Amino acid sequence: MSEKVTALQVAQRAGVSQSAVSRVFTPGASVSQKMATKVRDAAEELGYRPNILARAMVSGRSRIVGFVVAYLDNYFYPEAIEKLSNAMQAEGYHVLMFMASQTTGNIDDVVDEILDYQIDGLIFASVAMSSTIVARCQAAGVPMILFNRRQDMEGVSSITSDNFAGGRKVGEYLITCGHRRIGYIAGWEGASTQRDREAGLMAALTAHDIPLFAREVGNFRKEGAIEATRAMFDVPANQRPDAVFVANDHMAFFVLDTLRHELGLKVPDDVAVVGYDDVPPAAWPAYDLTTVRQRSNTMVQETVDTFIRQIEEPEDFRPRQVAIDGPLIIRGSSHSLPSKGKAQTNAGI
Amino acid sequence: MSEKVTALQVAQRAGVSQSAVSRVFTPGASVSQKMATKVRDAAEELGYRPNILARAMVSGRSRIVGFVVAYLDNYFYPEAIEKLSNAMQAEGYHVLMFMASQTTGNIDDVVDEILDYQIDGLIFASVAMSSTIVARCQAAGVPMILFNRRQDMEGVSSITSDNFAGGRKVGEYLITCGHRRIGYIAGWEGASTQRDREAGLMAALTAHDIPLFAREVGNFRKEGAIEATRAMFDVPANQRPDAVFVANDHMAFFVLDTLRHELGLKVPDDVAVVGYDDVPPAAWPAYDLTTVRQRSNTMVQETVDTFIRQIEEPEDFRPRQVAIDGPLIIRGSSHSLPSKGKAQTNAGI
DNA sequence: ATGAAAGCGCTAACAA
DNA sequence: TTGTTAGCGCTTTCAT
Repeated sequence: MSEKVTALQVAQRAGVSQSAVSRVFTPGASVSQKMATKVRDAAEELGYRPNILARAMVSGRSRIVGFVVAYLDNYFYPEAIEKLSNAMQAEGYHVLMFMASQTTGNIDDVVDEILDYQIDGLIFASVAMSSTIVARCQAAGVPMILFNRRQDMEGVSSITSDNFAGGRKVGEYLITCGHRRIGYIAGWEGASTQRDREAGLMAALTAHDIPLFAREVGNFRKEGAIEATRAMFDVPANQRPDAVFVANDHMAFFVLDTLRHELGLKVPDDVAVVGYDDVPPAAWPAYDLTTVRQRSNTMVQETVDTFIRQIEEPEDFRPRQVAIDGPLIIRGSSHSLPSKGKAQTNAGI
Repeated sequence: MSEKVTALQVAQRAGVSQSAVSRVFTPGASVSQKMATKVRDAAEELGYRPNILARAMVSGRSRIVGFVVAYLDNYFYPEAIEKLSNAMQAEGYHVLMFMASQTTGNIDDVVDEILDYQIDGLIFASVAMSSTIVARCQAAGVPMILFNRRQDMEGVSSITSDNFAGGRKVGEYLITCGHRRIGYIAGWEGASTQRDREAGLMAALTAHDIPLFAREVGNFRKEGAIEATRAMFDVPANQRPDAVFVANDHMAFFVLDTLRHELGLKVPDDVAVVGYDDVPPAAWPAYDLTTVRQRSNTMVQETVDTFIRQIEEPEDFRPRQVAIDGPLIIRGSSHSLPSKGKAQTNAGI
């Protein structure tokens, strides 16, 4: 009933000192069994719970981690947030969310706001870092982790899928299927995911002496994807790619829709489509999209591990760059392997 | 560079008292122009920013609001979270996220954890409240708001779309289109959204003396939706509904996929499908789903308003039950109005 | 308008 | 093992 129950009140009721109460609620402190029960009983009766903020002030650890995220319309992130939040909760931390979306002007300002909360760590999901941010966080002694982005900066860890390997897998696969006119629809070129995926694709093509047949930029956005598709496919049939790798699933859905419903092309017979991420709708029958899976469970686990390690042993911690391999999931938007007699429609270079 | 810059250090550098620094950073405090610039300069040079946690301790306001959410696989929520987070940031608050998903056992425990952070308010998105929770929050003096759920409980505000009106609109619309064999696939029956939408549909049917032709429960889940669809449509053609209202879009996508790809039915010619929410994929050509729009912008704005009002004037605040009207968005999964010559395929009761 | 002093609820030495 | 004593960084009377 009372507005706020303090440790002092519990102490008085139990007839002990306030520090005794503190110790009982501090895992691994030295308290006798008797003391523990006495205090816990009193706490129970009063409905006492420790004030995390007060604890944070004196201990220097708030058990809050900041999470900065930009594109919630890419359905990879809701899933990631959910898993990350759960994993953090399991470790006794909680996630303070910060949107760095279009409306919010400057990310640097957002970071300043976050740091005001004395957070224990900061996770950036698909957000570009500036050296200002890094400097600020380092000055504040706050560990930084890039989630689903890689950036070569001093002292910053990053967790991604192995985008280069993934891109190469797609390239090898399309080539094995018999495709020789392969197009690529790029994401935002400032993103490492985009660059690495494209580099992987190019590595595969180069290894087989096949040139990239067409390229457009979709910037990871709906409108960008639609326009890129028109630019690439609204041309005479003999100038069209027979396969297209789209830098992520979110764009690939709009590519598929535009190909089928606007341009009247058949997938995969006229053109095979491959995405990247394996977000849930990729498995929905309406899309049935071949794609490279990002293992979000593993990525989240590595993120949490990295964070915890850095918190527990700040001294001998070295920033890590983790790239997690993910499988190619072959579905109906492309031909199945082995590729005997596939992709003839537009084949024959 | 220094680990932590305090108000005291700024005060010393500016040659003023610590309280002066505090006042300069407190909007609406009385400080001379001269003092303000002097302090701000010193703060700037030192890179000082007020510690929100310390402020929270003494002021009793943390400027953190808790957000408890369960189903992130329903794409209504990512959007809502993004907007809510942005709106709260604009008001100087930040969102501490708590997943109450399958893995997390008890919601009551989650709420206890949240309260430990001395949050200023608690928003529940599609989470069932218990009287225990309400009691705890009230004891702690924490305002509660139900987002997208309605529940008759003392002292709890709720913000929803007008689900009853929405359900009725769907009913009226389907009847006007000429449908007389209308089925309903229900969500989780513990949810007010489910109950209200169904009640609205029934009100429309009853007004026209049309019985509900079929009913299954999908529990707002993928598997539930698929099984409900089979149960309702994997029967002789003359026992099939000619239209089905699905309690939300998330399920409707699986209903559509199952109808088309598994059962080989044509939408809307064999059966019209209507959903609820108007999440982004509903507008994607592959689904093109007729649905009732939930105005998430308005819902978020009402949520923030309600929260702010209760914070600022706790005395004369009365919990509000807000239901926001949303339009029926007619797309290709159903027939367009006026209904001349539509729905003949299975029509004629 | 400004400064001094008290204290928010807790943890962390230090004694006992 | 337990109690005593200082603060953590800030806001807030109360004087001036």
